[in-house]
Amino acid sequence: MSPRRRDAEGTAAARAVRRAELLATAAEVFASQGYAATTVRKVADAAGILGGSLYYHFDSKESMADEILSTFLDDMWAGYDRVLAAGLGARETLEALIVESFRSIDRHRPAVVLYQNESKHLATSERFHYLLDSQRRFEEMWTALLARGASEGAFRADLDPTLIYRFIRDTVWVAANWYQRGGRLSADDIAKQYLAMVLEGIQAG
Amino acid sequence: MSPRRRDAEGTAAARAVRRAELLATAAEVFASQGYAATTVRKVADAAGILGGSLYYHFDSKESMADEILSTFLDDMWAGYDRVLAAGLGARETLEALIVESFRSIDRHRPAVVLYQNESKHLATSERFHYLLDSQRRFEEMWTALLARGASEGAFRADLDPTLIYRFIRDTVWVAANWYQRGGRLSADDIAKQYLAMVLEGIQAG
Amino acid sequence: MSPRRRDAEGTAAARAVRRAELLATAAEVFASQGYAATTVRKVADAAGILGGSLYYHFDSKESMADEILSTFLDDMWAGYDRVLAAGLGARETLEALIVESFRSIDRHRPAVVLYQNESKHLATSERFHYLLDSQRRFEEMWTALLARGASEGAFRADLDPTLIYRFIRDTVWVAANWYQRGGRLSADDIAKQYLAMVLEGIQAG
Amino acid sequence: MSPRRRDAEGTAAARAVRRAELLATAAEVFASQGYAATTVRKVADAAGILGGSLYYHFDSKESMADEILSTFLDDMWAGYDRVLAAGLGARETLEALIVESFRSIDRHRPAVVLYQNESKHLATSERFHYLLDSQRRFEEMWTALLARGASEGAFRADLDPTLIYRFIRDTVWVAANWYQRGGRLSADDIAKQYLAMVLEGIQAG
DNA sequence: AATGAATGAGTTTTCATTCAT
DNA sequence: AATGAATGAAAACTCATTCAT
Repeated sequence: MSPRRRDAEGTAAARAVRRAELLATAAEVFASQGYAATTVRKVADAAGILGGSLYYHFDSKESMADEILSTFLDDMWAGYDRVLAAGLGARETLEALIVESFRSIDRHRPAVVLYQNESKHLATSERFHYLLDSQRRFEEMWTALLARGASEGAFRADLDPTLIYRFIRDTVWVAANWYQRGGRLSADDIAKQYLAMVLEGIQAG
Repeated sequence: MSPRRRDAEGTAAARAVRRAELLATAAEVFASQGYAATTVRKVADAAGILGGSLYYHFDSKESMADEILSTFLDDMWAGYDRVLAAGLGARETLEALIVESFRSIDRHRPAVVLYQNESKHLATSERFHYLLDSQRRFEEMWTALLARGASEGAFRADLDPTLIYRFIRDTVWVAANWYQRGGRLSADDIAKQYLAMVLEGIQAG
Repeated sequence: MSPRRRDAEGTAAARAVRRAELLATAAEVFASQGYAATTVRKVADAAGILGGSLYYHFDSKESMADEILSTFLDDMWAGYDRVLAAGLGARETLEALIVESFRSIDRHRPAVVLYQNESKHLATSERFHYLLDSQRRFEEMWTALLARGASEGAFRADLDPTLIYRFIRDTVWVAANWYQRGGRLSADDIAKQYLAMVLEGIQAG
Repeated sequence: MSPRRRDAEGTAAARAVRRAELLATAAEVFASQGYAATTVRKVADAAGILGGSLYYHFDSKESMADEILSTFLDDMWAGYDRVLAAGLGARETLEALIVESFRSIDRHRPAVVLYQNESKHLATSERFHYLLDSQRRFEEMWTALLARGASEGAFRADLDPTLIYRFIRDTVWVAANWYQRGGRLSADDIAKQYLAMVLEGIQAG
């Protein structure tokens, strides 16, 4: 590797690192205060720079949200796709998807909160249409899985499938609002208990 | 009753009716767009009047949110209090509370959404401290009930109680985001199915 | 006419009057300082209101320029079209067009200056494409007229037609930079002298 | 000459060359987009460097405009002064000045455009007062010449002298907006035709 | 009850300029 | 000579709120 090559990579990498830092800060602030209620100045304050300086790195407040959300979704779907490609049974797939979801929350907590709270609102703009696409694909994935599980006899067939879908979806993702990395329970611990509740219920056996 | 008296009551009543209408509109808009992202003008547009005209009825945007939320919470707690006063067993109480919750969603859907999405943010202001009080009381009510149910042998004891609490809380209230009055399933239908999932799980027996 | 009808017309008219006032002020400031160098605040100051208040009447600084320019162009073309419809000879048409042009300058001086100085720049945006259309039509009108005049023997044929076109065009419109309504010479006086220069030259006979 | 000396001269010369290159680029961009609407970044982009890098060569955006304009004016006046020193008759002087003007446009097209469009605005700052001085001297030169020509019987006496002055001034300089070096007509060709129009008019003899 | 014009504080964004490297 | 990250002041624009009518 020539020194010139190394330099170029060095600065490109440094820039990417800085962007990632700033996005992490922005995501944190967006998640805790709400996207609309967060001023660019608050993000900058949290990053220790001035408001205008953010515009050296990003085009707009919106483009920060965009990058935060698309990065999260790409990573989430990569995880889901690995699970789906494994060719497991319905119940094992469900378990793996839920574990994967909690791991996504672990890695992208503020982005998940942002997604939960703002995607309906953001998706009205053309730029964020991929949020709707993701939602649609998500619903298809789950309804197909639940239908397969019901027909295979893995899941109860006496419940409304749409209701089950929403139940699982909400249950999992809302957890991003209170999950804390490094807390008492790890993401995998929580996944395990959620699975127990969802599969077996809370009623004493 | 003198005509003068009747008139006064008539206008006072008419005023109250108009306020309620406007609050219902405002709640709808706040719920669908988010409180911070909703301008007073959007609310007024939805009500068919001009922005400034809302100030004849309300002091401020905040006071609209205040009235929407406190009305909802008062009504919700009235329902809960009736249940708690009935002296039922743990499991029956849980069932009644969940039914009651879905009925609250049925009556106050936009207010519930507003509460879900904005209470953390709003509660930073003195005026909305009652939101925190309500939350605290809510958590106490549920943890007490779950503890009682576990000790009575009604609920499983192998799960983390905090987790169960959050699971139920989130599961129920997030439904306000998709619930539609007059839809395929009534609030009581949904409550019944949610109870089945929460108590028995989705796994085939 | 019902009172209701009169009211509605009254307020709509009042609004139109106010808009026109503000646009006249804005045009004056844009013309004297340049569009890009003019801040919205300067326009507002000149109108005796605050910066933000302009946004009650107009969407943006750009939309003010838009309305100023399109109003001017519509009026200018109405005048030209009347001339063209009269079916005069080439020389009489030229005279009438030049008189009409100076009258346009008289009625819309700041708009003409704005057009002269900023249209090249503004026309890069989709919204101002009509400026290019107008320019194109203007050029076609003049080159057709000059060609007709040359073939009819009214105008010299030994000069480059494009050059003559530009000569006349620039000569006329640049006058907006120094013309003053109510000054020593009226618009028609200036037109007469310009015509003398353009047609006969400044050389002593 | 010592090598050290040669180096110093070499770098000084190289620096001057680079400055000239950058000024030419800046003038081009200022002319095409307008001074106020041109960001330093756009100039830098056009030069293939970053915005901040321009400040190694120039103090400020203003000082670029300053250098562009004063270089042009110095050169223009050197040409005019040569003509005036030649002691020609009024008509020959007019011809020579117009030829000289088109040669100035040929050599400094973007600077001329900048001068035309921005000098009124720039001249409000102390630093650019020389623009006003130049204008004043320009007007004096021309009005004196036109008066001399009228009294000598070279130019018509029935036209308003101020009007003639403005007519010639505008006519010539506005051509910088469309003139292209290396186009169909050379600067001298254009000068010749302009002279024909100005002196003899466009009317068929 | 509601209008319509305005206020004024605050928000997002822009941009000339600086400076350590 | 130039880069790249920042500054800081000012710009365009937004919006809750006021108030005379």
